[in-house]
Amino acid sequence: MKTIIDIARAAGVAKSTVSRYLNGGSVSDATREKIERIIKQNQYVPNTFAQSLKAKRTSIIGTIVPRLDSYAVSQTLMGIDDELRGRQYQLLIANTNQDLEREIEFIYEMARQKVSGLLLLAAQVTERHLKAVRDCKIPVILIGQQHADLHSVIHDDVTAGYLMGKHILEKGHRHIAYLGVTEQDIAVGVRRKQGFQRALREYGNCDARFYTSGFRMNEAVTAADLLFEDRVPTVIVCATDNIALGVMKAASLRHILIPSGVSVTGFGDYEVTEIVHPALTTMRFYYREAGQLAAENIIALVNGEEVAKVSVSGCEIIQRESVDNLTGLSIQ
Amino acid sequence: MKTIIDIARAAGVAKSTVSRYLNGGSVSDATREKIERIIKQNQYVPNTFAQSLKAKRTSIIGTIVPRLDSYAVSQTLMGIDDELRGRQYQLLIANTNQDLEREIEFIYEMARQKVSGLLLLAAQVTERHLKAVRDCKIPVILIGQQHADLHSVIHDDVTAGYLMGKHILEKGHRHIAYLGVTEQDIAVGVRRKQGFQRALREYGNCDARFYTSGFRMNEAVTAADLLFEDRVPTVIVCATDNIALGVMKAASLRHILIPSGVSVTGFGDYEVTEIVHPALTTMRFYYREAGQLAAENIIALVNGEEVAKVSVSGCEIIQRESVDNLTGLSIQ
DNA sequence: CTGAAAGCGCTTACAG
DNA sequence: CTGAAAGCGCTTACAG
Repeated sequence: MKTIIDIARAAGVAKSTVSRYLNGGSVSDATREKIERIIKQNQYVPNTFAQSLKAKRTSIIGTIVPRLDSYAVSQTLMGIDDELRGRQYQLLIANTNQDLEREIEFIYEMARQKVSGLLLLAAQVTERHLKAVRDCKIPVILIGQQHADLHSVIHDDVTAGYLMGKHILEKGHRHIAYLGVTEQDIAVGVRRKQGFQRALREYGNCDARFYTSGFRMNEAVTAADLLFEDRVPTVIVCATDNIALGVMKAASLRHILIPSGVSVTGFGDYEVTEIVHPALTTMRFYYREAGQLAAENIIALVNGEEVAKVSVSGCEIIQRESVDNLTGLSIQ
Repeated sequence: MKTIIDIARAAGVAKSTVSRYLNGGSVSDATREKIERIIKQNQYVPNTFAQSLKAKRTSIIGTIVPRLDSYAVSQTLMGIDDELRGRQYQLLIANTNQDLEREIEFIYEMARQKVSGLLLLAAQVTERHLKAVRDCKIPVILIGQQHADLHSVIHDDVTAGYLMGKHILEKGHRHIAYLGVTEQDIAVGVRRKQGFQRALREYGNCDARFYTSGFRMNEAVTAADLLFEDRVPTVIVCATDNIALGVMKAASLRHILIPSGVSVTGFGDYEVTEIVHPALTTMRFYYREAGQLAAENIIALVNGEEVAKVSVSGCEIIQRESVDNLTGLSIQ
């Protein structure tokens, strides 16, 4: 392994000059060319540890995720990776496995590793999160959730909920079930529902009941069973695709046809939703793009640039086959 | 931030003594206790960069994956993470996005970062992979694939194929389609099929045709269409769950019922396979456990211990509803 | 068991 | 624009 000394020697300059070249300082054209050539010849790559030891910073962006086995997470991660790679930053992923304790730990751990910035995919932001972020003095961007004290990139959950509500109402549904998640999750549990309720209010005169499920498919199957015991509505609007898939399973177990027996919708546009039968009407979010945007923003923050407190990523309804048209009008 | 000097001073010893304590060298009980206390008091954490700069190694295990949005990958990653965390190692994930070029780059890149060991989830191992591994002189474990020159943790694909073949044959199927993948992928494309063919040979007298698909669901839909054009068999054995889901979609598009019109099986036991209707008969692999095992083995290798050249992780058939019983015998 | 010293490969003021 | 020197926070022989 060559060191900066080898390069300096071969180029006939001091190592500080090589260092200056490496870091974009002012170097005469002649020396620049010489150093450039020698570096290429020797395939010299600076030692990251030595760099970080002196400079006390790295070109690593840390990303803390709650789980790896989620479509939204993996898409977001890929978006982040795309953008970071193009900008010569490295991505360090830490998985908390839904453990809030580890989330906090990782913030400190990443700070210790001198990551330049932190991307946080957290379901909730507690006071301890905020303290950790303050303690570490690292730029942070929250993805998918929002908090007054932090920068964030969020999905437009309110609009998403609203559009979905409007959609099923326009299809003539009035006996409605909304199968949501805990309100601890502001984005999915609160905002998505808020938008949905706004649509209900606009239309008025709806019979809507609200239920709660866990995020996992099998939890949704159970939740759907309870819901069906209560009554079978004409439509079940599910807060996520996973939940919608669970509902579809529960329905098929009871021999309730979709959409003729009950319509079902999801949020997320996971890959399978197109494959299941009937194909699921759902809301597409731009996870990958949101990831890219977050990466862009964190780099800007790292460089001391101004960044909007909250960036909103859009959504788009994907109409497929799981919603029945109850208006009596044939569709086109 | 406290440094080793601060600790040494506070403890009234030399920093080399503190370092020795930190690295498990011999220290008298008295000094040990004193140092321990001071470290705790000051919440001292050694600077990783300084450590790595001198020691020229880290406690990082690099893992190179082809993609993030795959059940098998994310499960494996979680297994690796589990094990590594328990052993005080850190996991660094690099995603190649199916780009072979980046796979090679990352091997060098990780070496540059002085990871102690490398876990490789590659679909194929080329000469350039081997060269990179040799160049870097890092212990490597291949996951999911096998190669004479490398240590590996693999799934028992031959047995899996065999058991699946046996299963459908015992259910009375004789008009068989096998929808596989490219033979470039030794594990899935070759071994899984080999096992399957062995089962066919044992039974003899089967009409089996072999087709090929890509790994993605929509590619499988297309492949299934071609297959159906050819003829509709009594069963389609798909090399992966994703492919099976694509086949199910294609069948439902043609109004072919499953399993009465055609039976379908997969491999992998992805979470959705239990949720789709009908629930898919598939082969469960122990991705998470394989990940743990690989992590265990790489640590052993790093520590210079002996490790079996190849460790085999098991499989188990999961019988659900997608295979029709053609024997005329009622089940149980 | 313990300490003084050298050195890992860089970067960063400071002179010139 | 360029170089000499100090120093980042550790570890590692080497003496004692």
